[in-house]
Amino acid sequence: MSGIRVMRYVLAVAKLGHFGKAAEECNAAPSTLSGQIRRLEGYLGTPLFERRNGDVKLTPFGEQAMPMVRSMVEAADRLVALRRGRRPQSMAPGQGLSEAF
Amino acid sequence: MSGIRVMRYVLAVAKLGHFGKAAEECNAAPSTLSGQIRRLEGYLGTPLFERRNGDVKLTPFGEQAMPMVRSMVEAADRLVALRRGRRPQSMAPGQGLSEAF
DNA sequence: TAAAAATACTCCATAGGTATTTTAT
DNA sequence: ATAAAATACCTATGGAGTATTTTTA
Repeated sequence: MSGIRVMRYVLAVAKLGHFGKAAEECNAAPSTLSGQIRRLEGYLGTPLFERRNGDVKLTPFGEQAMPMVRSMVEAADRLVALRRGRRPQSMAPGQGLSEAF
Repeated sequence: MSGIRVMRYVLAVAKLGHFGKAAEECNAAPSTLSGQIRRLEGYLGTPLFERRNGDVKLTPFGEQAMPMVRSMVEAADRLVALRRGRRPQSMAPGQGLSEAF
């Protein structure tokens, strides 16, 4: 169900405290982050963020979850770093090496 | 794009050396594992497994990838372990706690 | 030839986008 | 009133299944 990409969204929102700015950093629409993170929160049964219109911060539960979120993203990045046979110039701008995740 | 579930498929195939048995352990069809793992190998640009009809084993590249695959699955499991407000009896049999991943 | 994996085809769920509404400052 | 997030709605892609074909021991 849940992919790695939503974990990147969570990291970005936690870092920037703002869905719009996080969406920009992730090259996605704010509604995408909103929807995906809400879905994840649904799976987890508890919100990761407190939303106070322009002041978004992690809940205590969100703080608890962050180490795992980071681990997943870091492991995915390390896996992507192993890739072969991909020419960098064939990638879409801003996509880096992570289109698979 | 790529979810965590395919990482579980990779672990199962690596452990059991057999797509059919791995599929059984994952409660999925062999064709699902075959398709998903092939897609992942496509992303990575290199095969993870040598298929020799009933003797499936990791390639050297697959061996390299395994630590990351394990990290992702373990981190996902730790995240799932934080979940609240889910009644165990509402889960499908054999699904454990991981229907989100 | 027989077991196993790959492929073809299909269906449905989910990721993602645009436009709109709601909320809180 | 305004900026931000949530929601509604739609489309496209990917995950998963059944049935079939290919492969190889």
